[in-house]
Amino acid sequence: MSADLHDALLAHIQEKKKTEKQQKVLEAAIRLFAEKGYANTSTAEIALAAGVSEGTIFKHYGSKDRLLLAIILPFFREMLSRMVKEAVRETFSSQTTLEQFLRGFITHRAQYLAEHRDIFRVMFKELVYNNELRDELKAYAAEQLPAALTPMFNRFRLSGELGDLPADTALNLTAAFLGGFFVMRFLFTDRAAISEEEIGEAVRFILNGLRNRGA
Amino acid sequence: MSADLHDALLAHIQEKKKTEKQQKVLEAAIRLFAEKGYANTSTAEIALAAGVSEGTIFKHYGSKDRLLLAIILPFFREMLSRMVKEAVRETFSSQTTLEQFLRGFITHRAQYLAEHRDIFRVMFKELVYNNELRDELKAYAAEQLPAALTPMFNRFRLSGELGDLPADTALNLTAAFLGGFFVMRFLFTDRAAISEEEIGEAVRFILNGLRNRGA
Amino acid sequence: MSADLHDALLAHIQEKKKTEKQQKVLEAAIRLFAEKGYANTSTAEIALAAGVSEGTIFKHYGSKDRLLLAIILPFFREMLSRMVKEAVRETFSSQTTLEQFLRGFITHRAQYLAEHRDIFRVMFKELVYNNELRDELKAYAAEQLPAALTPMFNRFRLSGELGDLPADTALNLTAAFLGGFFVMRFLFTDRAAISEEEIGEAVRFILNGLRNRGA
Amino acid sequence: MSADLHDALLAHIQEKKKTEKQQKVLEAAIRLFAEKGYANTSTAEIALAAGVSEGTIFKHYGSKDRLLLAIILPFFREMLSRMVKEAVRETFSSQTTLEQFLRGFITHRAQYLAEHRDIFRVMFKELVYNNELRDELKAYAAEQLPAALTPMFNRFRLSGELGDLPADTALNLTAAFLGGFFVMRFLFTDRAAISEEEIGEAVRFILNGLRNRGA
DNA sequence: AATGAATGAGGATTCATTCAT
DNA sequence: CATGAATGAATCCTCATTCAT
Repeated sequence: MSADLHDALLAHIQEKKKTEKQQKVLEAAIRLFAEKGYANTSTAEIALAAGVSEGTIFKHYGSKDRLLLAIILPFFREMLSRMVKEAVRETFSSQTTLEQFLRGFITHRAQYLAEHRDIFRVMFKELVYNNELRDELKAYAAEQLPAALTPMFNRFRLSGELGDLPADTALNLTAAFLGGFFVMRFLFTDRAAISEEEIGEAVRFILNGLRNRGA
Repeated sequence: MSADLHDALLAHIQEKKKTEKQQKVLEAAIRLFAEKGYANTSTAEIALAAGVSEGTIFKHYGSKDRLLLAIILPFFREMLSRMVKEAVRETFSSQTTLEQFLRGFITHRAQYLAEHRDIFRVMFKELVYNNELRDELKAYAAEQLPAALTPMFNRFRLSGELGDLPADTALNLTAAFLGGFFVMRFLFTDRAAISEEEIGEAVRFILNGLRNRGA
Repeated sequence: MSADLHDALLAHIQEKKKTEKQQKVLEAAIRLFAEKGYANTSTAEIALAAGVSEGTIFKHYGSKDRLLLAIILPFFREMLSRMVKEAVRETFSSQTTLEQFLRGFITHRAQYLAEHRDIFRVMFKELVYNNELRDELKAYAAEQLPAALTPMFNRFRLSGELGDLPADTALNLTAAFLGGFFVMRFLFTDRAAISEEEIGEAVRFILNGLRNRGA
Repeated sequence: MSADLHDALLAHIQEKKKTEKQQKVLEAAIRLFAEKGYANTSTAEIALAAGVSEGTIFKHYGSKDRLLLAIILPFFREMLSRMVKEAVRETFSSQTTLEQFLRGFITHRAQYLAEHRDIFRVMFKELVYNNELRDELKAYAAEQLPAALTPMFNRFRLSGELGDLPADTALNLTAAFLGGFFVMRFLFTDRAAISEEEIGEAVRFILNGLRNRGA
């Protein structure tokens, strides 16, 4: 899983049109990996579930490993890309409050994860299981996010909405909470969606948590 | 993994004195499972790392499965048991504030997890990967915790420290945060311990998050 | 060996065209099982003798168990089917005497068993060793045979050739003798065929044994 | 199983007083071997069933193989020895008819086998499964029996009770029938005993079968 | 592009046997 | 005598991968 991974991550690539069979393979793999995990799913099972011969899988994806990456990477890149775009937009639109931003941010994440619940499961399971994948994705995120998040945080700091917390402490606390929040809902339980009310609770929890320091 | 698991959970057992080799097996398995995950660790590797023949593993633990349970279950039971005891003590000691309780609670968890970081990793990885184990442990927790937590929450509600949040909403928010907090530190990064300062931040984040509703 | 077995017996099946390698596997397994018994033959040995990888065996037969059944069941079904056909034909062809029938019956069995001596050995060895297989095959035989044998016996009874013995006593005595006769020749010794003279002796032994009761 | 066997057979031996534990081992092994066969029974199972440690089995019997022989050989020798004695007695007591001898012979065999049904099963199963054991026991029998049987058969030939059959043909036919008869009853079905009536049927079947040749 | 037969390395597990206590 | 922990070779089986068709 190693040389591949780094190259594949950087190759903001191809998306060459998939044949119908390739698509079936992808869907079957996502479903099975989500349910039982990568290590407990055999390529034979995937082929069967996809209605395809085992050879076909390897013809298109080369190895089981690269099939996993073909599932996770586009999803991960897309997710990060959207977050970056939102942060950048936020940085330059001075009308919105932190609360509005947070509500939008969580709502969009919730929608995206709800739509791709199985891929999220696959990704998280492997993030937990596979150190190499984790490090690689962490590095990729560390490369993409700060440039977008720092200016945004600065804006909120200046507007006084962040209290006196250092930006990375605030980020860590928020990330810890949101990570737990989404994993609890989409992985440990089987939620189809997250209600506005729940999102409201989460937003208030974070806002209050970050504010009023020392009080 | 199924019939075993339920029985094993309920059998608050034996801890029959282990031989030295058994102990070595356990240690090696914990280390390897923590690093590479249960599914990616072969019994041959464990035997090699433990300086033991493969047969010895099966002589004592019967199967790879039961070896995993022998690692996870005592840890999980002990963790829950300590939490229950703390909650019960808290319920009846009316001097402590919610803040004091939280600080104590997080500190103790942090210590316990730091001491058993590898077992925690093994457990969390398998909790994420193995649906059956997850359901079984969830059920066990659902059976042990509420009786201890509800009275404690009621006390804090009465003392006004909880704000107007329903108890289970408060619990969910706190659990989501603390889950993310500990996983981030002990699984996704390799922290030896958590500083008092960090704990202070976490406590304030939770307290403020739960309080000041609607404000 | 259990759920399989029942289903497999009833499935008067497929005989999907075997590849050459599958056929080799079957032949090697028959030879080795016949010689050393199922339990004393490893799949590695079979693979070696068949000039095939071990994986191939499992690809096609799923388990060592099912390989055994793939050998025994078609043979057993065919044997029974032929016996039933002979008995039915006999019932409606009123020209033949019991002696003629017996001579034909024994001759045909002898030919069939001589042609498939090794499979017969495999089957008998496992019939003796494996209680479950024995019971299943006994039940299958008990289901197939009586409908064909009873009318035939009635015809011989009416023609006075059976003496005054109850049909099932006659059947048991004959079966005990023929069982011993064939096992002695094809299993305990290594006969290539049974001569007409021997068959003549056997026929006379049975006929006289059944007749002249009380005399 | 090879060098052992021949020596052990000839060593009409020891019968050194068994300790209680040895006896337990023997009983457990007989029961388990009879039920599941030698190859499918582990020494661990035997030890468990006998309430003995695995080491004890090997202390006394040296190997699993020799434990099997310790079960089969005394039984086989005793069985043969009794048959020889009966034949010798018969040869010199001129009052008895062939019918009386046969009835006595079958009755005594039936009693002995009924008393030691499990050992008979063990022996027959292994006789069928294990070529080496079979050959060795066949050779032993071929060495013991003829000297006793031939004179007896001569007596019956002279008294005209055997018809005109050659002695070994008569012996083969009788042996085939009796083998089938006992195996059917004590191995393929689970008879506790054989009734006098059944024995009567068998005796008549054999007598008539052997007599009236050419009729 | 697709198939599926074939592979062989590796995996969990079993088991007869040994030996220190 | 008896124990039972320990062994390691052997066993059945799985699986990602290859390749001829």
